[in-house]
Amino acid sequence: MQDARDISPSPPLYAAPEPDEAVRTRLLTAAVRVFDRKGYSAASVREVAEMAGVTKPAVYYHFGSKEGLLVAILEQAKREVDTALARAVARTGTARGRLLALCEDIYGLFGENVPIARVAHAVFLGPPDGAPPFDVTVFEARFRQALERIAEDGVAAGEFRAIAPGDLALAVMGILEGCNQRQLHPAFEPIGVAGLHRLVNLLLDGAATAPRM
Amino acid sequence: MQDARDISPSPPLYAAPEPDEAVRTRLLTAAVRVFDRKGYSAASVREVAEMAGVTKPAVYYHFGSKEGLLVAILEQAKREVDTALARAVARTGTARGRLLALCEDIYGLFGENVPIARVAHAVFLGPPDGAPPFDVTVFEARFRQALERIAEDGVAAGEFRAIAPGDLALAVMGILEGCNQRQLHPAFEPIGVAGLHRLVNLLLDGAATAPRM
DNA sequence: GTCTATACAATGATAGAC
DNA sequence: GTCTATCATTGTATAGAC
Repeated sequence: MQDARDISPSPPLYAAPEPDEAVRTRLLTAAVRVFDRKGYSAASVREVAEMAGVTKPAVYYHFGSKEGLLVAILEQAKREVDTALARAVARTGTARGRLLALCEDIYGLFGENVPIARVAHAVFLGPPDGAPPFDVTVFEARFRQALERIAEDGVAAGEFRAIAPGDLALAVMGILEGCNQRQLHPAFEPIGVAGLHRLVNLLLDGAATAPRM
Repeated sequence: MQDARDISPSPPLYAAPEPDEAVRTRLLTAAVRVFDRKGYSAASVREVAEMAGVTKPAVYYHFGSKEGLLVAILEQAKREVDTALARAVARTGTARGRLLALCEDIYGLFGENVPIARVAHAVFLGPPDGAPPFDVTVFEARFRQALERIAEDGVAAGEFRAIAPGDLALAVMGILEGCNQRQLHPAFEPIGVAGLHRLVNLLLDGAATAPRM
């Protein structure tokens, strides 16, 4: 914060003077709200502009097109997920603890950014034709890698049975995705962090009394 | 088939003469294809009509509106899920076997109706504003009820530990949902029935070597 | 950088002939 | 029941003033 003084002794001449971020930011938050409520293709640029307090041409000046607005939202979401994953992978402790912490991080990230998460979700599961030039599978791939890594560590340490790490990763992802859908969809009541913990622990400890039947 | 002779001695007078189902059916399958590819709101009635080999007014004659087309699709899907669930609940055997069979049924139903499943999915997770007058939560509610029932039976029979049946139901739903998303999304390769079995068994048997740490 | 004004295509839906 | 023709509306995007 106190680092935000206006310095940098020799700013490169080719660097354009900081454009006014106020309008850009207002447009982005407005776009998230409208895309979330109406859906991307049903949303209109006019409504986004009005909610941001500007007019339509401002949108095209800053983002080029309606699609550019969506891509900007997704890139911002990708940055946040990336930092959360990087922090989670570097964690130490038992495999169970790291698994729980990672799930909790992602769950919390979704919970704190419900509208953005819903928009990203809709694009991810949305129709292939209207899909923006943005690889939505990066979220899944990186999250799965992080989980597999932890699962491998757990197996190597003898904390987990000799299971396939990929299977455990998929199962955890399914459980977390279910919890996330329940905090994203207004018709459900959220499971909460405590519930998420119970479900992941259930997966780790098993439900059956005998290993097989 | 051979029962399709034109009889019924005293047809009620108020029953309208069977309308030609051919156009209705063609319109429905065309609508599923277009809604799936473009998304509901981006799809146009004209494209649906052209693909069905009729013109726009035919759509409005048979379904009243674009939304009526979507509702008809969802109602058809609901009927199929209902019959699959009814058949699954009536099954006998071990709780593990019934759980696996139910998951396999739903997974197979999704796999055999990928376009319809994608459309229903998109509506379910879609924007609240454009939502059709159709309660999409019935799918989730009935499926969860069926799972909880089996979980309770398993606990009562001593086959499962004294876990909360609701927790097991949620965990199974998450895992199945993950598998379904992987067979619905074109960017993934399907897990397959064998993979689904592995994941559910992993949940039942647990991943950890020691019950807690 | 942000506005007013507008071009231009496409949409959902309907009227009325047959 | 299905068509042709059409309406009113809304959409994205742009040109040019300031």
